[in-house]
Amino acid sequence: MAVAIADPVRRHILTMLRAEPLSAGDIAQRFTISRPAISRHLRVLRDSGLVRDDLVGRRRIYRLDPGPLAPLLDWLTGLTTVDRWGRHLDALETEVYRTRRERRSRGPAEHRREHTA
Amino acid sequence: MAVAIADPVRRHILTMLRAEPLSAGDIAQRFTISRPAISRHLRVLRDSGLVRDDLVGRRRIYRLDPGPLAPLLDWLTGLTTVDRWGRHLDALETEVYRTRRERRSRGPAEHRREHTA
DNA sequence: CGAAAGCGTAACCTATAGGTTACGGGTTTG
DNA sequence: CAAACCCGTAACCTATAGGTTACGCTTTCG
Repeated sequence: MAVAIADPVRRHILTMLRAEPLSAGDIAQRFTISRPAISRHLRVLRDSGLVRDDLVGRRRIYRLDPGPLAPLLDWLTGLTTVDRWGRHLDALETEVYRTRRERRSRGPAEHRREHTA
Repeated sequence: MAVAIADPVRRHILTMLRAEPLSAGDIAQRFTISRPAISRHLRVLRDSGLVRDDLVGRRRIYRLDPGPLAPLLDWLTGLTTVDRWGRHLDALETEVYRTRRERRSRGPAEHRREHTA
């Protein structure tokens, strides 16, 4: 998912589709890169579910589907949300002044959460 | 910016740093890939401004800085926001039934390259 | 019905992202 | 003060992302 957004061309396509549905050709016309390149960008967007397509005659109309963005958006807001209980500062001190031996004694771990005091 | 989030390892690092600041070594310990690999991921995060570092003795403590995420978050919410004026459906019809000649008469656009973020 | 439009796919090329090992420079420790 | 730590960087290798041209299929038009 996130990789689909990583490319500037794809981000631009999504922005365009937010305003109105567009055919593959219409989209390609607005870029300088070749049409097959756009076609493959559209495929990435299709595979990631960010875009749906309807075949109308010999044209293929693309429209935006922002649904799959929800998890990413949640994660981002989670990151942006400030931690109000001051765990950050406490953790900073413990982290800074902890010695190597102390750290080693706990061994490598998955997501350990013990600094929540 | 968006490219910094595209990698799962970096996303995981950011998630870890949301809970508490961590030294480079601590971070590396939680992954199976080599420490230099983590070091370069941290560099990408540093260069994108998502992470700040304080040198404490021979250790380098990393902490999260979600500030640079704001533009991306805005863009994403913009995409997710529903267009209430029904422009979508109207646009769909015009798009579907418009002929090639009509489209051509508008000429190619110079939209390109605004999302270089 | 043959020609042209619209669009996806295949084959190919190049840049780069991400991994590894080897190394060096500042800092702490015994 | 020498040895061990912590951590970044350099050099190198490989997979893949993203671009191009060539091609084929389906649909429309004269």
